[in-house]
Amino acid sequence: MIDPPHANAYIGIMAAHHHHEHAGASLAHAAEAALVEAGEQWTDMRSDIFAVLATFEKPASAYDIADLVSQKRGKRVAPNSVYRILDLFVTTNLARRVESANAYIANSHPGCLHDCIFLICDSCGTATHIDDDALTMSVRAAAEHAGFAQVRPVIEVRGKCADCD
Amino acid sequence: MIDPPHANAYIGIMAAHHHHEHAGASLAHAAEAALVEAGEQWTDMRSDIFAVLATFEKPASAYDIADLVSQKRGKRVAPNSVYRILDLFVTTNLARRVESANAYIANSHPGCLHDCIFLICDSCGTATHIDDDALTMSVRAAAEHAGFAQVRPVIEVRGKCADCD
DNA sequence: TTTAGCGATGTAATGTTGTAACGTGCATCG
DNA sequence: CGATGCACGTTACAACATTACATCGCTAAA
Repeated sequence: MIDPPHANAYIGIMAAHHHHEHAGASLAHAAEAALVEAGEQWTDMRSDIFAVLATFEKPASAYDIADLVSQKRGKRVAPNSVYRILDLFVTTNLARRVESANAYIANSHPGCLHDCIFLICDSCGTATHIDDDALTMSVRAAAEHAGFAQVRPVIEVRGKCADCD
Repeated sequence: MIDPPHANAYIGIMAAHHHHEHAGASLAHAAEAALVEAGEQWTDMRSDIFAVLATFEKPASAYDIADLVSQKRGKRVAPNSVYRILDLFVTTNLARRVESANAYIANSHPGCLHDCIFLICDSCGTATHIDDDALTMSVRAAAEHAGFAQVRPVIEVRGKCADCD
């Protein structure tokens, strides 16, 4: 669900938006539900890939995932297959691609659609995300004002996290 | 010109801010000035690479540039060398990296330092940029509020441009 | 029951992007 | 002169991503 656009810039409030930040089995279950809801199948392969992806707290590359899933299954899983499924996850909002890291991260609240803002630490690589609909809507608005349509914002911030600072 | 490091966070005085949107020879000249100002040399290689980069209106990959510069010089220039110089350009603000395209684009007003917002058309690949300091400052503020330091925002918007829409 | 279709996955090859390690030439400066 | 520093060359390789085609299993129509 997307909140209506706000008139202008940052007001740093998360509106009246209630997230269940899933984790572990709960997250996997939510992911399954979201995928089925989207008319797609929740297969063993998809389940394994999602499970592996969800264990990472840093954005994971397709190759990282391929390696771990290969271990888990005792059989080589090619990056190719992983990419296919990651693409599916991204389009169904189960995962996000972190452009500045060429990597992916599980969406901790699948089924709930926003633009989100990633903070990626250049030292430790961990990524956190913030949801600030006022801000992302402003970015959308700016792009649309410039004549863009079917807008997909990519908002990431590189820096040093509080722990590494 | 690169501002001296400030003691603390970003103080975005962009306010009454006047851009010369350079192009062609004027842009090359401005780039040279900016690089020299930064204490770096403006060599033939750097000049050629900047010139090639500036002819693109779409973000150019290091390999694209390597090919064209190789032609121009009648001698193979390895991608490696191009990367080195592109990195220099990025750190001195003569060029920007477009993360979502793994490519680079010349800064049309070198010497003038902001965070900028790129709009990249998924159809034709052209990139435009907008400067909206209120917005970028808000993103910075949000990241800093989350405990991040030495913040470098990456704000890009994928979509369909007015021509392709 | 066969078989045609389709979606998911496997396999192999290849293309693209990025980095590491080390060498060479050249200018400056003691 | 020799030492230092910088720009650039060369090679190799690592990391990321896509393409084309094969196979498997399921289901629906003949």
